[in-house]
Amino acid sequence: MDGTRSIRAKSGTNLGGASAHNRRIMIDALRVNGALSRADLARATGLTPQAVSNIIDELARDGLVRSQASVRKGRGQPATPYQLVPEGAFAIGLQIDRHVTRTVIVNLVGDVLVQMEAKLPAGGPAEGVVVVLDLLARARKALMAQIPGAGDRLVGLGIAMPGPFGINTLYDDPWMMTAWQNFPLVDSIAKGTGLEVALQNDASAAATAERLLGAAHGLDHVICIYFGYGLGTGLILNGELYGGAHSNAGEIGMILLLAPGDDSDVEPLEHYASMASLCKLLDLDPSEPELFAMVTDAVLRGGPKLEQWMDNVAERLRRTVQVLESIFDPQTIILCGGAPRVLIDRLVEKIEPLLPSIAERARRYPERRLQAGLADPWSAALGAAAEPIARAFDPRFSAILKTA
Amino acid sequence: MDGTRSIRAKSGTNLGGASAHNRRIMIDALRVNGALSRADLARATGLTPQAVSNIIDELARDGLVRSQASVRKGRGQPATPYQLVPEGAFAIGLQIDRHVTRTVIVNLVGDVLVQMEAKLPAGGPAEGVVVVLDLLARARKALMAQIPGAGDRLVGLGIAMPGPFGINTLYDDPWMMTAWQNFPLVDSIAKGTGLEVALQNDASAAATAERLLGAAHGLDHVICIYFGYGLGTGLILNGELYGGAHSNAGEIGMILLLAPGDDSDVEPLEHYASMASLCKLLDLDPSEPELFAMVTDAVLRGGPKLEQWMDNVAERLRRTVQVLESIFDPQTIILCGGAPRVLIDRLVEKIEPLLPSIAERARRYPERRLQAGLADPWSAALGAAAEPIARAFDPRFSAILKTA
DNA sequence: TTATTAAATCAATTCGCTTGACTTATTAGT
DNA sequence: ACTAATAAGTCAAGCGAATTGATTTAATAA
Repeated sequence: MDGTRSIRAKSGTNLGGASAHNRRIMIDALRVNGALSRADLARATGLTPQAVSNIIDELARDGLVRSQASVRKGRGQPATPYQLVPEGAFAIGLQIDRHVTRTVIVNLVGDVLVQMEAKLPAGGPAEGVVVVLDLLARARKALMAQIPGAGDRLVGLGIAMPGPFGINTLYDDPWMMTAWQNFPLVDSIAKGTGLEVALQNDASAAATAERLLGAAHGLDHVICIYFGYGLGTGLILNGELYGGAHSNAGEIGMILLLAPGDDSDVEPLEHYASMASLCKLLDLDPSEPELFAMVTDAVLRGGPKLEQWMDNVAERLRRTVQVLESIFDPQTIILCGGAPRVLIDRLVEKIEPLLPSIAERARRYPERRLQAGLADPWSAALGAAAEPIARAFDPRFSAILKTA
Repeated sequence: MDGTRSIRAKSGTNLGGASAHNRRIMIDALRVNGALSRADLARATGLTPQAVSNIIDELARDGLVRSQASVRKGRGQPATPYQLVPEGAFAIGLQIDRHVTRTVIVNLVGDVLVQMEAKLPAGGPAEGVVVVLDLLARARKALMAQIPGAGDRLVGLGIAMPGPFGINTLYDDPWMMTAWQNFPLVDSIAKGTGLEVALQNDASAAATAERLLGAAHGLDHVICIYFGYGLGTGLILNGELYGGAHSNAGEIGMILLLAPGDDSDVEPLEHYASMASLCKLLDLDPSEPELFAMVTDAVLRGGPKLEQWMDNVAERLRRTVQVLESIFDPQTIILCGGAPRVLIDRLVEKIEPLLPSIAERARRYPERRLQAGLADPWSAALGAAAEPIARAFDPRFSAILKTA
């Protein structure tokens, strides 16, 4: 686990680390607050105006920020606000789902520029990776056609895939993508694209998306429950995604959470609360291309069988929310997913009223303890694309430390 | 919540921040690895030997590290290892429990130098704070008598108290210390002692203690379940204590976790799993000074009533452990507490075998998923004392940032 | 005895933030 | 209309902590 002599120590830092951090907090401040003058940034970050001026000059030279028209706001010289340049950076997101792969390309502010999908062959990753690389090549070509210089500003590629990683399958579970999880995907894609590649589970990706441009924007303590084919959570703690000791944090799909009336042979939570479970109930083929439309129809149509399923899921999620609130004391919890909008909204409705917890306080910000987040088949891919942006530009402890 | 114009931004940093961080990682490295030469430190931290040399010189000047006899280990100039100076710093810990207050004074390496307790008057905090200040004064005097210069090296005072803080009582619960929780305790103690004072819940304090000198030493992802009068967890994530958005993270005592056979009117977890529950069962007065001895006796004596209680508690904790593992993916989980050693050990025994979870992996470090930690009435006070040491000397993100 | 290896230091340099004085542009007050 | 006040932003010198590269010291291997 450690180096030659197994001395454990944390990394030191230097001028460069401090500088890198300061660049990141500038970008973060502009992302969260929209547009700010140099003086605003100096006050907000605690740096001197001179330091801010230098950093902003450099960011402007790098094409990451640009000035707006100056605004008079009272006495004194008018301020020149700066904003992020959307075309300052681009990133690719790739989602590997059970039956389909999706890719998305976003810019620095999270606008989606390209969106493409392909069916995954049944032959597993060895065949699948060819399809994936072809899809990625086509997506890049589409980006180039739209924005000629964008190729030089690609900061990385994020992959989202169901977790957990590096673990022997716990339950003999046809829903797990063991073959993909054991395939050297990151290396293959890195070699095939020449980009920096990182892998995370789909729930973490969704949380990254919520933070970049969803309901978690600007919040530092948020739990995102990702209701997709499986069930997981993305943990944003202290403004950073938390992965745990082995990048498997948040796998609540596997918890054995009893509901009233359950016996001890209860199945893991995601066998109840997931799109997989719903597909089983509705006797739908999960690889069906029109799945979302069909599920949406089913939810709108309703019916006792579906209502009962939703009640059961809501009951379990209500308890899950109470557990998560008690454990994390977050600012808010977001229910998002690779699931149709109507389903997520109905579930949020049904989960309320929430159980009492420490999250019940007089003045809350945000006001709601539980809210609906992004809900469409593309949200994990979007989050995957948000990850390289966050890695390159978001303030984080690891970015301050010296690089190897 | 924010400043005048509600611009939200993170703090910047500068040379001073980098330097402060580097000092901290040196101390951390020496704490975790025992004694290291400058060359070792340079390799381990990624800093240049020259930088390490300067920092170590400064730490030595400040009386925080000292050199040992040089050691020959093969070719080349022999290395001079450096170690922490135990008398380099001192900190006071204060625990406010339901019926008693305890104080502990530790040095930089966590040795306990002073240990005193006093009964809390029934009159509540207004009267109690007088008792507390008197206790603290006596403890300080005892420290001075032992180590004359220690007064100048007191880095702070930590208070541990049952949480949660800043919340309207959820359950009408005689075990909650609402009066103390609403009392301006930090200010009173700060004014009364002239020290930097910080407050945390007892579970967090216990986790801090485990990290400084217990089973979590040198680990960065650990969950400590604190089995005391109530039940809580201290979360060590990325090497730092995580407090959540409002310092109430880890309050698992309040979760509504069903066990097989429970109906929906289950009570919060700590109504089953806590010393309070055990006292009720054994019909013991929790303010009894000999409580620990009596409980120890009872556990050793055994009996069907107690066994049944322990089985029930173990069943619930087994599920709790599985939830915590799934959510946090920690390196290990520690069951510690303000409870007798035998009880904690018996519970760990009974909780095993653990439920399947993502923590089940081929090569684990540490090997055990669940282990017993510090277990005695002083562990929260000890943790409270460890907090100022950690705050002053442990590497953490916030220590890098510019100070207001 | 000499070459090699490793620890540790010396002296000069570098780089990004800070300091304090200054310029510019606007509004408030008389 | 003029002046004072206020705020944004820049200039240039200074500073501090890590880096760089050469050097010294002390051990073992050949």
